[in-house]
Amino acid sequence: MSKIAESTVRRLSLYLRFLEEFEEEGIATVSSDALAQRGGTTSAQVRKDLSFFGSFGKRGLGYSVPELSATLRDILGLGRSYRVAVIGAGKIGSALVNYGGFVSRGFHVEWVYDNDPAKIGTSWDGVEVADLTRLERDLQCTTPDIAIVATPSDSAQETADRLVAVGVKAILNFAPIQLSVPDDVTVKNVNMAIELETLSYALRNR
Amino acid sequence: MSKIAESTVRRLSLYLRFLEEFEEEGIATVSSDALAQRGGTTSAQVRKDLSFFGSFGKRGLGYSVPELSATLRDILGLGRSYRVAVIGAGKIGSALVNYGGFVSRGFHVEWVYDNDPAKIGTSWDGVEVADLTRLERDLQCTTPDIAIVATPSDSAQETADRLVAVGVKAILNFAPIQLSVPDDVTVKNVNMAIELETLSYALRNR
DNA sequence: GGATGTGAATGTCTTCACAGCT
DNA sequence: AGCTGTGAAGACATTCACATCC
Repeated sequence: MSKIAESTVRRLSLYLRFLEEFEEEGIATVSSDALAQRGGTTSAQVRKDLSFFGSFGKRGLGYSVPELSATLRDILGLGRSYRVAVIGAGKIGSALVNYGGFVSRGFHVEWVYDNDPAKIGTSWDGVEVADLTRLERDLQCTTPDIAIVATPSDSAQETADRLVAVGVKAILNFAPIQLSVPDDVTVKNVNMAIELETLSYALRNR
Repeated sequence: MSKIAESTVRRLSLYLRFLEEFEEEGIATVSSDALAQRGGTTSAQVRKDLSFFGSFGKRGLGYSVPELSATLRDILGLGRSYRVAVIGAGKIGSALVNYGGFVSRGFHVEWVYDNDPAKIGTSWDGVEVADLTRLERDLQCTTPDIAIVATPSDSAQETADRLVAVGVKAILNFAPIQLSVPDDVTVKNVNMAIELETLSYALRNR
């Protein structure tokens, strides 16, 4: 399978969200144009995005909503469940975990770490916060599928190193720094500062 | 000035962060190559990004750290202060406001709204939470520069409509839906569900 | 010597437009 | 007739490579 653009994958994720809404509303089929309008793109873009993975529509008709959403879930790897570790028991991680669709998409927080004694031992969204020093001991054997780095910037790289050392292959990084990791580890950055600054840029002449 | 790619603006925002770190460390000049390595890109990319706005370096030497960071702050519109309204007094907005560099970059939360009686009247990061029904009355005259939509998905579009009606021109949207707004209003989406799903996609064959 | 700034070449993504099914 | 699927064209972004200047 040839390499798929990140932008395509992001749009598939959007389409899936819309399809699930259509599903709730009991709509049976949908055209590329309907999906496009909902997602602020074009029908050609929708069809092209899907065409990288196969042909799922019926000409003259459109796409079956339940079929296409199942297909997208499959493509995006949402058919399984993921064991997630959160490093940093603060508001950012908490906001993420409480985000709609986190649990329903198969993401399960099984470990939460912090180095603040005031937080260790407390319950954080139903999981007990463990001392960060326990990380290696806990995760060496049962490695999480995904780790969420929600520590201050200073300790984010060190945290990433420790996660990589125990075998973590996917990191969602909330710290506003660029993590350096081996090639076989995937990092996604959520950098709210950048979003704000692109907004600021958009406003610069008003 | 010709249109600048969003990807370029995002990188400038990254470079600025690095420059500020170099500044703290007392480093006086920096090469495009040093910036590139720090940001996971190439020196040609750095130079090209900057060249859209002017020539700020000295051949054979590199860029003056304080000069270039001042220039980038200027380009990104960070020389002024922004009045921010947050709609939805939950964890997401709170995480954002507590994010490093929010206040120091000139973003000031002056209004916080929610429709939950339990939250109205309480203090949220130093600002009193107001009843959402007051939105029009408060913001009609003194319009915020930026509004942050951190409501549940169901009410996000309605919230956006009300913000647009009082004249808001920039929205940072945390709800996982696509807001529809007039062309002169800028919307940036922070959709954590998408980040998770691109991670899931990256993991699909393991 | 060393690093910038930039046209030209390359690569990637999006849009067009239409043949081909239903 | 209606809508998909897809090569080809076009637009856009990145990388190359080198003249230019400190």
